[in-house]
Amino acid sequence: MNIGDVSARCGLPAKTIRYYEDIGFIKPLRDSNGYRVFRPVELHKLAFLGRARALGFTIEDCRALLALWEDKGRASADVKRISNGHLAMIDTKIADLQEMRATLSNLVEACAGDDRPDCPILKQLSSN
Amino acid sequence: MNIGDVSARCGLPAKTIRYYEDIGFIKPLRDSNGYRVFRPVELHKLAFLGRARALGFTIEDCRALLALWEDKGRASADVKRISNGHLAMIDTKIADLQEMRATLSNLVEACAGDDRPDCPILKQLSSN
DNA sequence: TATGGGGTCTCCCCCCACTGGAAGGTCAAG
DNA sequence: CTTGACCTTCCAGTGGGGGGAGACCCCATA
Repeated sequence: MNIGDVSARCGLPAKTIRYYEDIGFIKPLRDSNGYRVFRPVELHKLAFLGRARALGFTIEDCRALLALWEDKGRASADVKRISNGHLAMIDTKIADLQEMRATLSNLVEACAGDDRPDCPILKQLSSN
Repeated sequence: MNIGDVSARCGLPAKTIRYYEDIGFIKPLRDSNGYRVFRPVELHKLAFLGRARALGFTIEDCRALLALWEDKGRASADVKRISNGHLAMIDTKIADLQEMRATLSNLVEACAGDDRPDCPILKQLSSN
């Protein structure tokens, strides 16, 4: 299978697939013309990576998850630990965004949004 | 005022202040020794930028907000439009993160997290 | 006067996770 | 034989700075 087929099947851009090879996630064979040749194992790994990335796992998390996935004697505790760590990161980000949202939302509601220059948003941003 | 004093007062690292000069947010004077000399106007701008960045506005949003802040004849509608746009971005990000969180949370709860290799998280990530 | 410590300068590379584009080789259809 | 789609490598850029090198500069103390 060539990179275009793999891209269509796993939903990752060809650029990303080449990048994943660069950083050691996959090691596709090469045809005599230099083209990458993907076997089912690479396709599965790429699909795995696509799903893990869609859940927001970092590349380094993905590296660890991929290693656990390939290790048939893994402990599920290790997977759960990584996932809980990521869940905590997500919660932190959500909390930060919600705080921003609350502040900004109040300011927006207080702003007339008309032709006049008076603006509580700018006033708050320039408050000493 | 030197960059260290400004940094302490507005809470931005010196590196960030130099970067903000680079991208044209401020134009501090220079002393005969080459040191940047900050006047109150630059201090105010930097504080403004610090607060806007803390609310998650992008650098380009900040550029527009700063221009409106300096324009005494601005319409508050312009400020509100930018802020509403940013609010929409925040809402999108929150929604994305909450969706990730929901999926991942379900998986984590289903995972025993013990010594055994069986793991619903990996199973889901490798599902066809 | 020497010296030591801290502040500041510019410059360049690094981070994450790709993405875009240039320049060129390859393959299959018409 | 040509055309166009596909593939290759390599270089540069994104956003928003951070780290650190090497060189000045300023002030206080001995």
